Amino acid sequence: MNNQQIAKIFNEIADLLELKGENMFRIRAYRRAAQSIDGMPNDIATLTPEELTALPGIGNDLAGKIREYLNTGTIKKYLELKKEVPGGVLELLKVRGLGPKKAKQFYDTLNIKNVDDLATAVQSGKLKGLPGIQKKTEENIMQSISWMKKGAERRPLGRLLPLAENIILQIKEAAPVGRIEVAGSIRRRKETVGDIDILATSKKPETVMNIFINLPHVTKIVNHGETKSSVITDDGVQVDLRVVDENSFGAALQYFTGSKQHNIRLREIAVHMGLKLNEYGVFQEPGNKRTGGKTEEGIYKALKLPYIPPELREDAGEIEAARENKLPELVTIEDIKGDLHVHTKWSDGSYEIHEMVAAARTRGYQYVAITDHTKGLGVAHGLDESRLAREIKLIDEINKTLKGFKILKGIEVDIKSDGKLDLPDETLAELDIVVASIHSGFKQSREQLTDRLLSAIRNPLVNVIAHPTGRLIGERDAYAVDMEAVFKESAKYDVAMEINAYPLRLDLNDFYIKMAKRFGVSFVICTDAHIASQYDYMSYGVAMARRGWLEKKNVLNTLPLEQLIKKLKSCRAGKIKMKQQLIS
DNA sequence: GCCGTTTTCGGCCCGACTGTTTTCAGTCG
Repeated sequence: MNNQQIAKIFNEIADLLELKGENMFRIRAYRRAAQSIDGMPNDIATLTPEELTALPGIGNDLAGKIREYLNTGTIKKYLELKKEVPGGVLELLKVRGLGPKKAKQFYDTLNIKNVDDLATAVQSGKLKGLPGIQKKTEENIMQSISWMKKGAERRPLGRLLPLAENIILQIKEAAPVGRIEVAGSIRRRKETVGDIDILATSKKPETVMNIFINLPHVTKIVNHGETKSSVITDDGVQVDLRVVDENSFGAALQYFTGSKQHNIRLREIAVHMGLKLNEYGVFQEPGNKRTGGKTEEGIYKALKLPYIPPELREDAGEIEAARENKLPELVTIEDIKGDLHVHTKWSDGSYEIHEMVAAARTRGYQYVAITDHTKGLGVAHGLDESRLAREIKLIDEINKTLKGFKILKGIEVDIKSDGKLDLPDETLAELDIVVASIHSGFKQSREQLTDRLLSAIRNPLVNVIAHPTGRLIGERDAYAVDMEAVFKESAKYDVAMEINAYPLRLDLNDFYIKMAKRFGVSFVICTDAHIASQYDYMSYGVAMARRGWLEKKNVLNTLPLEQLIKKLKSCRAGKIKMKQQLIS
């Protein structure tokens, strides 16, 4: 898709313009356009010229540059800028504490072209004597370079959310705080997180700050002010704590949750209404009379907007939707009636069926689908026809003993490298639900991988495609697949796409969820649990669904048992009918 | 470079903290 490439170029143009010291509003225009394009669920190449300039932040000039890219594969202005500034200089902007002004200064006066040059320059004392540079700045630069080399990359939400909750607990126990909550991208439930933002109320902010910077596991204090401090933990995660007055908590939570772009839009709206919005509240100009700030809802109300849930706050159309009262009613964890992708000891899970069932019942579920692997996955001790028959028999027996709960007989059938399924249709027909997925041949061509998924989707017995893109956050990229083709076919054949809630997968992610939703695809949210406690990953899957603007009606496992079974059956019947029509 | 229920020109979000400065620029979120 072209969107990401164009967004990347626009962001780089913005960086280059910053280094040149150009007008900051022009720079912001490029960044805003980049974000607008990056968040779009459909290919920008499909838009008409009118639709293009209707996008927020895209005017005639940038629309022209987009068309130029689509026609020629590049943008002349971008190439010219790149000629003026060596590539490594952009890298300097990634050093924390180093912005465009200093980077430009170093390049202009010392010909520093990359991070290695910079380190050498500091070590050989070349920075001394430059205006505004003293010992402390040199130390900070060296420190930042070493953090950078260690790789302070974004980490999975599933790692940092528990860490954030733990830190909050520690602060609560030791410091005089009232309310305390996680904010930032964790509260927006982004799939990866850069740092941890925490907001608290207190009458003694200095005391709270002192306790915070002295918590165990703090290895470096980045900032230490009266109401705001930042530290780095021993595993390299930055944690920011901000303390505000009780009356400003809502405004501060809104501000601190972001996204930055969402907040900028809100402040623009405020300005147009003759108001001022900051982290302390909404103020009426002139006179600076406070008209809100205690609650987040109050902030949005003051701007004449309905409350916008944190997961939507990306300036990706939510503000426009809010103004037209068209915000989706997002699916919640309480809507989930069961898990449809669960493993047991019969393949690579660690628990017996009855144990997984008991754990599902404590979560208030009405059903769970046992979906062990098939024989193709030798490492997972996958099931062949005879072992599957025995598992089915056992499930039937257990089901007879259950009241108000049902185990669905399922399978996670392997889509083999030639696109065939790992078990014959007559075996799959014995099951209530068939989940199909790819576990091998990731390096095949885009055409081959796409064809494999398409042929699985067309199989009359397949209900769900699990972890459709195969990505593992920080470990493995999504495999090369034409996802548009996959979604179109899924919508046509009524096959659900899984939102796999396993923290390293979160696959589909929010971007693909929005795209699939546009094609009319239905979804299931499943944990892929291999042990009972992993049922709790469901909240991450629901978070992705919410970020993808999904409502209850888009998600099949929000249906009560009877309706779900009916739906699974009608999906198969529909496909069989389609196949017969094709033959005749 | 974008944009308009004040505007087709003249605006464009707001504040904390740091390091260098005697009052502020740079950076960050």
